[in-house]
Amino acid sequence: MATGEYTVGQLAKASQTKPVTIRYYERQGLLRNPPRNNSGYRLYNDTDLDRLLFIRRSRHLGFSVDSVRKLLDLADRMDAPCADVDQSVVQHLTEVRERLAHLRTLESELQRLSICCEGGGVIRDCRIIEALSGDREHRS
Amino acid sequence: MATGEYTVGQLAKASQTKPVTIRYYERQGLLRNPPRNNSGYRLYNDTDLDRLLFIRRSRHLGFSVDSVRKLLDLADRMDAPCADVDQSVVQHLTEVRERLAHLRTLESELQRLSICCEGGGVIRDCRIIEALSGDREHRS
DNA sequence: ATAAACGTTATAGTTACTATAAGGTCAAGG
DNA sequence: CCTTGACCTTATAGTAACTATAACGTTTAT
Repeated sequence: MATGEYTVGQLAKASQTKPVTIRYYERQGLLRNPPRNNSGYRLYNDTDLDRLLFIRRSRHLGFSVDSVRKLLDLADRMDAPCADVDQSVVQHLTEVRERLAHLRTLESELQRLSICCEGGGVIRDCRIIEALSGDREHRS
Repeated sequence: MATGEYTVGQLAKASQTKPVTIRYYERQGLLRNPPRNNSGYRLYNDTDLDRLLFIRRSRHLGFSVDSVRKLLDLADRMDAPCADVDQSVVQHLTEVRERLAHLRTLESELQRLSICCEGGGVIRDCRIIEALSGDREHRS
């Protein structure tokens, strides 16, 4: 597997990222300052790629860069208890579920609205406003 | 229900927002420039509150401020025939469904992560970290 | 009357990038 | 050999959607 070294562009390609983003992660302390060749080009290895893939996966799962930093710190300390990792995931899962619940409500309301529209009606007859405004005391 | 008028702070309280955010929405054109009392204080009414609740709910559901602006335009034209706005409804519905699909994937992945670690062990044995690290090692 | 708790504006900071400028390096082709 | 183009470098600015801060005026309560 290990082919050895990558320039920033090659690492970007291997990780579905962009060079700018990689340099950004470096500035943010998620990736190390890599060694340079004699032209000043960054040189990465497979360990860097692994770390970057970890970052991308975590980000894709919706963890903030700050959360990712914490996850990485934890991952780097093999003897640390993993309760913190678990807690971070559970908390994030809770947030995702809350958002899902809201979105499901909105979906059904929007669907109702679009069905209503097919009937050639008028927007007023649909309840999108109430749906989006919340259940503030069913208006008279 | 209508108690009449609100200062920016009262409107903020009633909408779980902050005064700064309300003024921000005003600058962004989501809320009107409200009338002022003789000290220059903004004065809002229930219509403003409804509109703000609509904005907050939409934002909470993940719509961009720009999308919210379009939803508001829609809501402002309640008398318009549905045909006029059908397209934007369908577009938002599509957007919501994409978001839903994405969140459902996230949910199942996070759930899978959370059940593979009960938080009692150490990082070395943490399946979450392992999962986030990917399966590259299983390749020979 | 004075302090707190509001209100006002303008400006800068945040997050997680993305875009741009202005340049240096390197392999390939004419 | 030289130029073209695709890379690389840095620094700075822009983006979304706020949030924080400063520096000030007003209103309310003690």
